[in-house]
Amino acid sequence: MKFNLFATENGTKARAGILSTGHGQIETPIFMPVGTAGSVKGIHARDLKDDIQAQIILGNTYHLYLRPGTAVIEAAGGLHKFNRWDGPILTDSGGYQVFSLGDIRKLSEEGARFQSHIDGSYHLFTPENVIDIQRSIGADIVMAFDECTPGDADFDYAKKSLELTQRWLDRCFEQFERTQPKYGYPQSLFPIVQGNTFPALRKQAAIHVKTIEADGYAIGGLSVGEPEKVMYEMTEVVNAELPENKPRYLMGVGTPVNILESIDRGVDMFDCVMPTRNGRNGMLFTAEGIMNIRNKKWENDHSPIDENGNSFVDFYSKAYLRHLIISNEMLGAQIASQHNLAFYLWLVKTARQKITEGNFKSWKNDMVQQLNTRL
RNA sequence: UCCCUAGUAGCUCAGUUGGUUAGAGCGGCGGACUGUUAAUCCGUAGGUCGUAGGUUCAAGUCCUACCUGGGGAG
Repeated sequence: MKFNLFATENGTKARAGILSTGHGQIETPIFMPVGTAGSVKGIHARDLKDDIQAQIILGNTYHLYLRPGTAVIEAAGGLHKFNRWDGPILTDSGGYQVFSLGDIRKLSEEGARFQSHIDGSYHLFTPENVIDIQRSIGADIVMAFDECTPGDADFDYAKKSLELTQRWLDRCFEQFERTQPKYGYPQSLFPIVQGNTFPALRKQAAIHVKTIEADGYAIGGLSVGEPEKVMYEMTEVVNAELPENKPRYLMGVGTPVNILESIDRGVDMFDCVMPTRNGRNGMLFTAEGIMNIRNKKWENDHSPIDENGNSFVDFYSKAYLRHLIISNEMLGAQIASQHNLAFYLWLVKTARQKITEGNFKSWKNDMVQQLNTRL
């Protein structure tokens, strides 16, 4: 996997580049729509590509392993064949699920024992079998198995957890080296930097992941309850250590403002459920600000959802979308998700342009003001 | 005309042998959501308990009359 940086800008760490995968190129900075169970909820692959202009989407090891299971995905010929998305795919390892499953999992040196949220059955994830599962799913980028600690963890816990994540990373990489891709195109393994909210741990973690020659590096364990300011600080600490010539992926982030601020700090890749989940729940992101389409003020507003939007769904009216969302019509969730994703992709596309032109910083400062507006 | 039955929040209904400031679901209004256990979750505003009397320390609850809906008899 090749990563070519072609633009940086003075006064900011923002950079623009191109990442090449077995399923095509990805322009960075990029936002990656989340498709947990193999689908970006409510969105056709065709619309992802042609309308939203997504360049890479996510899948999830935990969810796909539980259902439909690796046997089905292998029989399909991998996830790309299964869900008919022929662009790049990244799979998360399930570390975050083990974290969010809370009381139905138990960690040990070996791995994470957990109960399925679907049927309560018991399973064990180890660094080794998580790599194996991701070989079967066939994502272009696969993630290391880590422990994601809560935002309020204390130093001792964060340190012990980080050390476990580091040992797991080494095991992931060994397993990755021992095995081969199954579908004729290469896969890349991204390590994940943990260390919670402690700069010393973050720095040490970043130095540790560099011992592994990877095609990209991820920052995990952020946007899990800590203040945004802390998230930015941790990003700065980690990016100061990570190699310049490899893509950096800030996992799970975030709001449009979070993304711009993190691009400013040298992050290249993002993913977040926010555009889809919040969209289903009636929140729309636009360049003019945030809108809760359920609010009564939109009841009789028959103007387009977003005058400047670039998805075909933006021609539907606010009043109609409000009606659909309030009526729990599935089309409402689809329109809101599609609008939000198109907006997120527009946002990072414009960021790339601005970086290339050398005026990202001033554009970002203006945008951040606008994006925080409640419409 | 008589008998039975029901009337409690915008809607559909709970409400114990009478016992604190009458509740729920849905709907309304508002909020949350960050590597998806989420078409989810949280908050909030709405009621002279059909009307008028009576019994009682105390009535949505018991008694009487009337009003309205439903059913039955003639």
